[in-house]
Amino acid sequence: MLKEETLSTPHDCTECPIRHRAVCARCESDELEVLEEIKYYRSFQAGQTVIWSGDKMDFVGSVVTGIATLTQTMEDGRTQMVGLLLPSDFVGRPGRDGSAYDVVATTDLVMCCFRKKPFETMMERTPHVAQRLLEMTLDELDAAREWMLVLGRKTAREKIASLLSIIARRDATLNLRTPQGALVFDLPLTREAMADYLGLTLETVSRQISALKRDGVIVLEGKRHITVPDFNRLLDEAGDDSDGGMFA
Amino acid sequence: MLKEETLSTPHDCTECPIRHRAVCARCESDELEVLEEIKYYRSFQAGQTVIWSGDKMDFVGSVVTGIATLTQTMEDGRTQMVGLLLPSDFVGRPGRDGSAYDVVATTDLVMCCFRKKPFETMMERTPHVAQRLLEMTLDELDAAREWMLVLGRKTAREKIASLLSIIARRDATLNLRTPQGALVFDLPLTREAMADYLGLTLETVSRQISALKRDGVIVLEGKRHITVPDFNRLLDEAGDDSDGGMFA
DNA sequence: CGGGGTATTGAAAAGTATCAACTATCGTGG
DNA sequence: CCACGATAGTTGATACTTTTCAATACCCCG
Repeated sequence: MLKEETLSTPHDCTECPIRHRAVCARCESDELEVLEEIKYYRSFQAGQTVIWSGDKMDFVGSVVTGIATLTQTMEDGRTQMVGLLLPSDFVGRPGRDGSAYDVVATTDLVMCCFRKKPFETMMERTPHVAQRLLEMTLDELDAAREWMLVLGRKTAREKIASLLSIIARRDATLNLRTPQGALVFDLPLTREAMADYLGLTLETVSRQISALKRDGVIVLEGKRHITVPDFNRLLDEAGDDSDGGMFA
Repeated sequence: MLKEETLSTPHDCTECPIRHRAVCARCESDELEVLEEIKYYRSFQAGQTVIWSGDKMDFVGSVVTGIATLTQTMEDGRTQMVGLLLPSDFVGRPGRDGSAYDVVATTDLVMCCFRKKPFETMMERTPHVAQRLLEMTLDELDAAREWMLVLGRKTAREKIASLLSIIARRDATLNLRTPQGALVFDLPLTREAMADYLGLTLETVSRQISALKRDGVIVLEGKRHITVPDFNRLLDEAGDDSDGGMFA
């Protein structure tokens, strides 16, 4: 049985792996002290639901490690992913009580949570948190709009290529590049989760991945391990301007 | 020939029709004075482009009257609308030089613009503007995510019904309701613009509007004037939970 | 009255979903 | 250790929705 577990060993903010990218990125050490007071960690196992849409949320927080998804579901069960939460991403909305979305851990997940009320008062008093949150929210809005183009106008093949290039790009900023410049990474999502992200069925996702493999755009080992021999080729398939800038 | 025109008669903020909803909503009168110094009005005719994607933007601003669209275009011409800008909505991103999207006036448009540099310094100094902008950005993010569900998972008929209900709801907050509780409004968008919003072709938009008309969900007079006899019926067709709350 | 943009409608083609069978993989318990 | 079952993924055949291409209708304005 899946069970949530509250960590008994809180980390020190100064050693936090997402310190420089999360909502607390701009905080001075005295501000961090305030945050330390109202923060606590929570761990979730892969597959566990962090929050149900409509539930009361008494916290906001950051993803520390692992991946979570934000999804909306219609009455008849159709679901659409509306956000992919990676380490340092923020969860929750100050000034609102309930969650508008389901939040689900797709891998094992650790979150750094702040009690909502004190976090909100802190936002009013210190500009650094609010400034950073605005910046992050604007970035998310851009990402959401980029995704609207994918959902509204791209073909199934382009959608898959777009998703792969996003994941590849993210992983490339950290590590994982072969001598020849090929990219290697693991898919953090099931076929069904990919389908929910892309507005497709899981069968279509599977078919298009097979097609990209057949055409040599990607190389598959197992179901999740992917090698991209030529990143520009992938960008081409995604229908994007083929200058990622990454290799410029 | 379409030509932009700078109004020579600036309005007073205290008489501004969007005063209480725009980015300046929370400003005190002394803060408004600062804004007055850096603001100017610009007018655009229907069809005119306000900003091209990639262009340098030396201002940010608010829509005062009229409607504008935010669109992305792929190399081969496929375009997706990613935002519909109504009076009080904010245009531009502090901290970024270029525009990521095309902004086009779909009706005659008046914008209240702030020179970007001074606006940014003001944001650092006075929290009221930044707070309000955060709130507005979070709302836009929610709207974008709602739209991702529409784009990714709804049928053509549901998409049209969704768009109509959004427009109807907006107009209903202002005015325009017959004695029987029916809603009446004018479409501010062409069929093509609706298609770009919904990720459809204009032909499909036309067909589905005809179908909704045939089925009595809407009544059409001319091409743009719409009557919705039963709003809950429309919400049903949109696939939304049929409690708009509006008539509760 | 004519012309250009806007909208509607039809027929055929293409893309994706649906339904269904089958395969692969992994952990569990006999 | 192997069989079993459960979960995840693949592939095929067919049906359905939406697009595409094309022709026609509408309407405002000069």
